[in-house]
Amino acid sequence: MTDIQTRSIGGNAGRNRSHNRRVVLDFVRANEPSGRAEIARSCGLSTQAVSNICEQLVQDSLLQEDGFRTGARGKPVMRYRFDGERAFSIGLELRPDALITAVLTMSGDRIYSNRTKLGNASPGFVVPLVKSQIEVALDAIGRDRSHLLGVGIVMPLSFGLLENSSAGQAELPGWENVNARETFEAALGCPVTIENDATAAAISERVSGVARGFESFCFVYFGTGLGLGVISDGHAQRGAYGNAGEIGHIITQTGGLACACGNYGCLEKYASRMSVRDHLEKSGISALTGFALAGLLKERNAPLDEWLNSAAVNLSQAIGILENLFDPEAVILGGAMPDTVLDELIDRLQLPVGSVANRPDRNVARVLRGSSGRMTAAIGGAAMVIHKIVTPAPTVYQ
Amino acid sequence: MTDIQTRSIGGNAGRNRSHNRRVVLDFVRANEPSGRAEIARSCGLSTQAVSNICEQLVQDSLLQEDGFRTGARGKPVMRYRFDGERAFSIGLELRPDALITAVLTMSGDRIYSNRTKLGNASPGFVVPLVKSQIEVALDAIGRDRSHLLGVGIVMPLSFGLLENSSAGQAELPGWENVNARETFEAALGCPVTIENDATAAAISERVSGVARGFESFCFVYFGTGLGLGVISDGHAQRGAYGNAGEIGHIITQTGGLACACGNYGCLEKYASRMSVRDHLEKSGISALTGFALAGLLKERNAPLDEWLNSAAVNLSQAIGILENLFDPEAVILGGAMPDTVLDELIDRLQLPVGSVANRPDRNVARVLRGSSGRMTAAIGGAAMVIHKIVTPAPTVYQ
DNA sequence: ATACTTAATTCAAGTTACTTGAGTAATTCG
DNA sequence: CGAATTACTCAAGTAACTTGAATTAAGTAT
Repeated sequence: MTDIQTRSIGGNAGRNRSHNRRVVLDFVRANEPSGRAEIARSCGLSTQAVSNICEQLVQDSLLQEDGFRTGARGKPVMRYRFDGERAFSIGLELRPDALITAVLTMSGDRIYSNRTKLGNASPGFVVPLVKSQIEVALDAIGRDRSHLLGVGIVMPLSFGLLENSSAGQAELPGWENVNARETFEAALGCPVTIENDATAAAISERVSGVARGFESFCFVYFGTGLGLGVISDGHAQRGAYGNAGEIGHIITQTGGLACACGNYGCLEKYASRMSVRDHLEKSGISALTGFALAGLLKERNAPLDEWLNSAAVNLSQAIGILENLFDPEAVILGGAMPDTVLDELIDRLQLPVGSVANRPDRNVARVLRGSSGRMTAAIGGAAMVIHKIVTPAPTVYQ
Repeated sequence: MTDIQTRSIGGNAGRNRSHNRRVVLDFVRANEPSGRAEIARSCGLSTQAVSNICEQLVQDSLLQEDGFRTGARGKPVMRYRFDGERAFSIGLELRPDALITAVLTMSGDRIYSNRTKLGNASPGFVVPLVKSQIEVALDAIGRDRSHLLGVGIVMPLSFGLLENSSAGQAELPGWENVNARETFEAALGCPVTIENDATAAAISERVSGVARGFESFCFVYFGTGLGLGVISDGHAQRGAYGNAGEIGHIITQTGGLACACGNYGCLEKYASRMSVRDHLEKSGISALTGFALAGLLKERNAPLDEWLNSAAVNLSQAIGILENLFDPEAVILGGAMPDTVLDELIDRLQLPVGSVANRPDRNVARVLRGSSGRMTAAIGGAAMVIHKIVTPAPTVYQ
């Protein structure tokens, strides 16, 4: 269940102001430190308007002054930085077997994290647990609760799909007909944002990772399967029914390995945690943890090497598809896979030459490594809250 | 060169006004007839603001009064309707060999079209020709010029790509370093919108075709190659550099036919005007026109039948990818291919079962046929103008 | 019929937040 | 050192919205 899309509403001076605050915040966050004149030029506002907005944002401790910059001609620029130290947000990842909690300051620094095993992921059990975990986190960080900006919850979601469809398997039992946002908001008494892991990770990357300053990019998320988060003009793409980004089941090998979804040659059969586990098990190796995988990579394990090659071939193809369809600033790889493995994968990619991403004027690599590890999704949950506060609506030109 | 949107800009009274006009128009179009008080409640504006906006919209002949409604208590409601008959827009498609002109009323009815052969597509030659073709069209329809809402121009575009990249080939000579919008706006003295054929066709479908009422869908456009237009939450997706939608070069046959882009098995080698032409030529058949193709289909031509089967296989796979990545309300096939051929193609598709589009609650087919024919792109150009006037930016809630 | 209730609309004033243009300040460049 | 350059501020001006009272035209109850 999702929240049905609402139609756009009209603007007035007040709504305009809050839009402009977001525009300015978003710009400063991506381009800090920056001066008012520069902000004004970039945001299409007068310097006077920006001056007023900045003054207010400083008062609200969302921006801070960062001293004068000299060296260029003209009057020295008073530069502003995003002030991310006082306010904070809480992110939780809900998996069938675990609940992970993370707290992030507005600037994206993790100041708390925790992992709790879960025997039961049903709403009746999880909702009170989330509530108590938030209390535990608040106690642990010892911060004023009034500075909590909101809660972001990451959980496997799929909306209205058939039993045997590609995405349906990971769904949490008991949540099929529950509006998760409303349920959590009622229980927690503060704004809640719900998202899937890949989108949350993508947002996290834009809030405080390698995608800072990007407006359009793709994030390929290694979870149990393989997910895709797409940010376009600063906003997450969810599709008509909320199921966008099902990259694991695009076919990269015509007539390849049989997949549970009914097709052959799905990307997920070649590039995912499941696939590396399956491949290693054929050689009698059981590597369930990221730590174990990183170890195997270090000792140049042959089966892992085979997997890496095949994963790289298939990922290259999928990345080519993403580049051609979305024309992103970059494709980011991250999630539940060790950094070293991701780096090795990226190293082995053979990206198509004939892609719209193969531009002569690139200034970032076509593929970047994002943040990874067990906490990625929970951190993403907290990042979603920040994103929501900072990111303005896309502009429609007259 | 186009204007690629990088980030949202701030609002002011004027920008706010034009947003509100769009919000009101969009609402009335979807809920006509409706009164000002109702509009105000739905759009989150005061009745006074709505009154002023409506007055202006009537003046601009975008709304019309539709008499009073009585029967309920209180003062009778003056109801408004969308006025689709008086205002109009002009669309042009610029190809290397032809310039096509079409005029659409706001309600999407074509009231004029024309095709002129082109020996020279350079700016110096084309810009004055466009200007004069518009004059010819205005004379032909005999309408008040003040009701011309804008001009939409469809032309092959690719931004900042390498020579050998997949999309670069179709580019018009002489336009590489020209800002087409600015050039045309300066010459024509009215707002100009520039877009590629696939996106224009997609927008056209939403304004007055099978995608009316859709917020998110994909349009696969048969042009010389194969293009993709993506509408997401009502807005066209263009990617970070404006090159999104390069669907012709996604690989649907691992190790398949060699493509000019350097890869093997690109979709365009199996499903495009080029590919059907190449395939038929192998059997000594030359079918350059849509009419000829439709004829071959009617007489159950064997080589065409072969092509249809192979095109359907590869398109099915590509559509599966679109569904999984974008989760659209539907995928639409259209463009320079006869309706009968498109219908036959759709008939032969074998869509993946394991796709997020395979929902039990679907109320439209997964694949629809859009408008097709020579005029499709020019009509799309005119539709872009309408779309721009009517569709507001999505609202970001606080 | 008459008075009351309801709801849409308008009028006029008030408010917000932006823009504009003149003026000031601080620095580099020649 | 003066000229040029750039950032910023002040004060006035403006567009477009909101507010609250007044007006209008029904329907409804007496």
